[in-house]
Amino acid sequence: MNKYEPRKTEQKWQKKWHDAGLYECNLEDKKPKYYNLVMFPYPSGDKLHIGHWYNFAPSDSWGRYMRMKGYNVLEPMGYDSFGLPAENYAIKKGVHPTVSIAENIEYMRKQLREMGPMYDYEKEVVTSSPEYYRWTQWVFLQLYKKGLAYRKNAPVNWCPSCQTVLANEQVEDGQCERCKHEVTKKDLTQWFFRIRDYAEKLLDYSGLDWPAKTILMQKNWIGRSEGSEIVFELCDKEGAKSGESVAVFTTRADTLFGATYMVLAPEHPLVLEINTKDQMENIKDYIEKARKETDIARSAEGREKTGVFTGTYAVNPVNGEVIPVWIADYVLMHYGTGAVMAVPAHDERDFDFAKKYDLPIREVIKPAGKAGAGQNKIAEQAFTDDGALVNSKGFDGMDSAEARKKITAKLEKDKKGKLVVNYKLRDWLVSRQRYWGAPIPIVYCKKCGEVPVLEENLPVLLPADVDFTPKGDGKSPLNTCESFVNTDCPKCGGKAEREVDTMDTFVDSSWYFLRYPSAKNDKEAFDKKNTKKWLPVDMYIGGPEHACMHLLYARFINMVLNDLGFIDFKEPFKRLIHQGMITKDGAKMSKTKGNVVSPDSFVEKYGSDVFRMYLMFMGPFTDGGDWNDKGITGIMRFVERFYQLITAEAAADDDKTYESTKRALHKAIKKVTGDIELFHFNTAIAALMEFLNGAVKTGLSKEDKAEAVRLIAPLAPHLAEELWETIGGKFSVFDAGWPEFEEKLLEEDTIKLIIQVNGKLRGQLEADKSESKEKIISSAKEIENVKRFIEDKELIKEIYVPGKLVSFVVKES
RNA sequence: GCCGGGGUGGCGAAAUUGGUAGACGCGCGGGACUUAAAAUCCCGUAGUAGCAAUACUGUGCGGGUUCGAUUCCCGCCCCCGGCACCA
Repeated sequence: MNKYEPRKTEQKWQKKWHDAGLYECNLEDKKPKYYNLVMFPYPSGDKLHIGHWYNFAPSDSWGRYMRMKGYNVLEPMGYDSFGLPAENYAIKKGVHPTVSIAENIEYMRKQLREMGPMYDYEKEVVTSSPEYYRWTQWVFLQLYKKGLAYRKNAPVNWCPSCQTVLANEQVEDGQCERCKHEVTKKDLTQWFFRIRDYAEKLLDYSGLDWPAKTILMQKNWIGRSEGSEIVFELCDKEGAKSGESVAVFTTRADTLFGATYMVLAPEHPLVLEINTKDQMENIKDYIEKARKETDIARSAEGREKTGVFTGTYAVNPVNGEVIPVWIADYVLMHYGTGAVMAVPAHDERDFDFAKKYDLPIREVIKPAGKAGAGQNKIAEQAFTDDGALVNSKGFDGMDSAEARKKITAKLEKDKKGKLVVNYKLRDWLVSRQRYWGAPIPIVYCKKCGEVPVLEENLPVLLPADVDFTPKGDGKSPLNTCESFVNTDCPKCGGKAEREVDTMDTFVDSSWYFLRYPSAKNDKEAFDKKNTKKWLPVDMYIGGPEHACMHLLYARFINMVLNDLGFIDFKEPFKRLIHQGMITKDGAKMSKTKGNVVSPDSFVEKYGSDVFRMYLMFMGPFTDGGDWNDKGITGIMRFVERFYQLITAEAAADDDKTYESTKRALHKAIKKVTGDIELFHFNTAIAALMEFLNGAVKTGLSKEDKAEAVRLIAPLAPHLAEELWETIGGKFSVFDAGWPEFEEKLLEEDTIKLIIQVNGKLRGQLEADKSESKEKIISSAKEIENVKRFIEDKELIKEIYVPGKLVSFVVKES
């Protein structure tokens, strides 16, 4: 009896697979295509942790299953290698990102090889390589040409002490993570993509097999709301108009008569122009304070409202009433118009504010159907539901929904209002004042202004010899590299300077799935033929944390490229599945917490198959769970026992005692197939264990061994390949097809029924399949234990569910 | 606060449309093999009572619908994830 040697066997097959090029996908193959994709990793110093394996292994099992089902499977892998951690590592340790990233990728490739996935390494992409980011820059230019990339001022997190721009994740509780100095904001001119223009299109999810949860999260993120834009003219206390006006956005035009003041965001462009002299100092102070506040602090829950009066007033367009104009930071510049009409009686935030600054509260909506109710409560609490209008001349008694339309229609006649659709979604800020990213392919010419780099001159190479330590002026480190900055204008040939910001890494990852089938093509970003055949992605697997950012950006870029005619499909990912998160002692694994668990030692000890299967056996793929290695022994035993079963002498399958084993095998084929289809790998493995427990008693026939080996192949690829060879199969088991079950073998002659009395289990009955209802009921009554509970009692009802149960209902005496 | 997902043995978990709760695995207890241990194999394993047959209790808590509820409905508690002053 030979013992299974996982390490040796796995290395043997990894080499054979590689030497034979087994997993190199021939894109031209006639078989139906299947594009199986998993979100690519970031090659940071953490290497691959068990979270990656938890994600990658089932994805690979799925790809292997589809291959065995007869598909030509493309299963590529790549590295999302631009980004902040590599740059920070460089600043700290003095190792150039090019070097550290190359080392990390090399190490991760080794880890991946040991996992034994069927990745096609020939089609790898590395986003920080010029061969890749050349096309990222090309994508930028396509958006630019279409008017979908533009520049505007936007604040960045700014540490006045380090004199540097900070990413959100470098800000902790409003402080710089490095020096703990208070973080403020600084306005910089930055590049944006007009994702808002696609808000409506992005809300269409038809034809997508995505988790409902993800769609819901994206919808909430896009945040479509229908409302009205209403114009208020500004004036002084007596109502004399200044000629200026402010538009507000509201979803509650029905409450317009209840507007008792108006509020502007501190960043509103009119703020410094409209205030009266006596208020100037107060206002400047307040704006200064608001600028220092981070978004996080400004939006903290339960925060006391603050604000200042501008000294200016506005005219309510519906009734001519003169109301004061305030400034407060609870109004956000980037939502709506950056100004609101305040209706304290019917909005909680306005209510809190009005209470604090003693502003009038006027009720204009009453709960429908209860005239007068809530009259005296409005001083205590805002009523925010829809209802019937009061104190609204000309609209009294109307319900809220109708009033919103009628009031807006009236305003529209006077050109003081209109119906608008508003979105929470903001345009995508793609500028980063960082070194380690793809340079934005734009130059600035004194004569011609902003000029895009010519496509034939791509890539704009990221210079290697740059001092990327923080400089102090808030500009990208590239600004210090003269040979990079100084260039010629593509239009007039005169002197020009390059854009020194680099692109957000989400741009890199927003189109990488398009690149894999064309990875070898250096003439086009994605060639027509391969793209037409291989995209969209059939299955995309990755973490739910990407629901609102990466997945939305990828859909947006895909739609833009579709509109531009480069690709002929709207949606990039047909089917999407999220894996659950693996925690350690309940906490998210992270390098800073020091609780990252490496897969390497487990692979060394138990082998990849065991480790992979253990991760899959832990629980449902979409659930994740807390990591512990307690149960891994069980999988190790299972693998060994499975090996022994197949390598043992074959059983004679005409033997009568073998019948139940054959039946169990086909039951297992059915169950495993169904479970894999649903990504229920845990129960698929359980079904295999159950089958094994029975099969060891009789052994397996020669032909059934082949079935069993193929059945386990997607879950334990090395083991299966080894056993396939042992039993004389032709290389490779992954080209041997997927086993099919015979329905006939699963049919049973007898049925097992349970017998209940008043819903409680009292007995069991085995009957012939063709037995009549009457016969079954009468024999059920004869069961001793059933008799005990129905004897001498009034039988009210007999329930018979064919093939399942007999239930007697008796009256308790 | 809002949105989403959960709460089942000592542990990870399982349970088509309401129909034997706890499959499978870990751990634990007992036994076999062994000079011994490891490994392996066999038996047992929700709780309570009982030699047993069996009975009662049991899927976060309290109600309801039903012959029958882990599953459906109402109210509550707790945990996890996402978003958060969105006008």
